[in-house]
Amino acid sequence: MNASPAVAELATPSFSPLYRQIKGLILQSLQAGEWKPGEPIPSEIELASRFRVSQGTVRKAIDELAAENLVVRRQGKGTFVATHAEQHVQYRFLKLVPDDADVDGPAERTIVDCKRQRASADVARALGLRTGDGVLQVRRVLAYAGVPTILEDLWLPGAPFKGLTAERLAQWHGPMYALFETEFGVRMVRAEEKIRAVLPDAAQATLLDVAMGTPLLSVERVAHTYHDTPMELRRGLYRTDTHHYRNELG
Amino acid sequence: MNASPAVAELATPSFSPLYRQIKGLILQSLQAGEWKPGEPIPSEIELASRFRVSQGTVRKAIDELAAENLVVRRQGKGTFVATHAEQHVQYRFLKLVPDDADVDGPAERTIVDCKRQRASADVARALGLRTGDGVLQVRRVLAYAGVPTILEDLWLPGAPFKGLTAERLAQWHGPMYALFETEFGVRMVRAEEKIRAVLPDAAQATLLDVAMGTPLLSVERVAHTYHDTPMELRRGLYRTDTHHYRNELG
DNA sequence: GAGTGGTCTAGACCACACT
DNA sequence: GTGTGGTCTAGACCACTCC
Repeated sequence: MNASPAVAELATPSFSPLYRQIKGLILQSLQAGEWKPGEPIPSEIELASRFRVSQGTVRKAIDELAAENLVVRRQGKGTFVATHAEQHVQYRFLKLVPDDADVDGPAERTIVDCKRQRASADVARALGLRTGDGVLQVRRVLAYAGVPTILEDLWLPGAPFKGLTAERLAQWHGPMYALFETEFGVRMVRAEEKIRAVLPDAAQATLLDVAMGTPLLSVERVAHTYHDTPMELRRGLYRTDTHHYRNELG
Repeated sequence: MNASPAVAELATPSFSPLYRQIKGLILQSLQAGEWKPGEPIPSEIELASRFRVSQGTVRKAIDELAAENLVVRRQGKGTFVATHAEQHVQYRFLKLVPDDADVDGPAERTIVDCKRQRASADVARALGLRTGDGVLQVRRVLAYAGVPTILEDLWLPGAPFKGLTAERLAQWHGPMYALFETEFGVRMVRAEEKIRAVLPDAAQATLLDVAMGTPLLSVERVAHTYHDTPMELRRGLYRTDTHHYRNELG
């Protein structure tokens, strides 16, 4: 070895290997927006010299970031900040797929409601806020081939999404998470869902154009940005007569 | 380099890196049962000398196998063949969890039915068999704290599971997939599920002790052994009044 | 050709578990 | 202490992309 690493051993409390500390530093830059979604991050060689470690150590750090879908490698071109936009998989977090593999085309979206209000206890808890804090609530319907299939209610913390309106949502074409990235600098990175079978109430049945006794999938999702910070609560009702929720178990 | 690798370049049709070929060889040994579930595989150094490659190349091969849960690393001890038994997570493929985090204890299992019959068209297609081939069908109920919560119908190809009887199932304590491993040498490695919301028929409602109009989760699972060979079709009905299906999205 | 990520090697050393 | 997996390095070369 010739030079001492620029990274202090105390960068993380208990012991963690060097490549994890490097990963943490890269993560900080991602979170700080040093490189925007879709843009390339510096090459491995450049990062190695910046952090005074070997290329192999940087590689291992980026390996983990790539495994977590925070970054995308492209041989011969570089490593890019992952994005919900221009990602050949539209709707990265939506696991509802049509029963028949034929092309279903893009969803037709309708904003039913969009208003600012105070967080109820359960919404506040899910978002890490206090009851009564300002939140933005949106209700929308997604239809495929003219058939309303998904009814979603979603809650966003008011502060980070200041300025988001029904008009802005209606104008936007593309995944909602892509709008959040480009307009508000909020990148959804991870989510967890709780799934149940339920019956709709009258309003829900009307919006989805089904009879009251029709069983529906209830999908409650909490989406997180960097550092596991919850940034969205979404309660979806899915019709499963023409679609199904697809999951892979490793 | 001093010696030419023992692995032929033509081991796989198109190009694939050396570590992938090594991975394939280790996979073959796993499939052939050269090392049993729960047992250690040879050390990285030993595998490296066996295959005439560097330890780093073996490491990368094992890295991928570990990422796919085919193998488990334990520092200082060795690398072990993954198993559904004695795995602190009982029921690795079951994603239904109680709403309250309190201990729910082990499930009480009841075999309702177990018979050999001929595969229907859809069962045959899911298992890669021909319609009319012999299959084993099992129906069972899982109850938690006395509440019947899961009703499962499962179909197994007749040939690999020759000798499996209702008595054998009833005697067995532990995950069903652990029984398949130890008694029939069939390791379930991967699975995919299609989830819907449905209403039960009369028989199903009775077995789950719910009213006819109660919405239930329908979970259709196809479980695969090595090389993506389907070995089980399982249709589950889950009550979601006290439990929910939990999923993580990366 | 130049630059990027991807592979492979060889060697040194660390962290952990058993004996 | 010995053996295991885990980390880190340095250098060589390959595969891919763009100019």
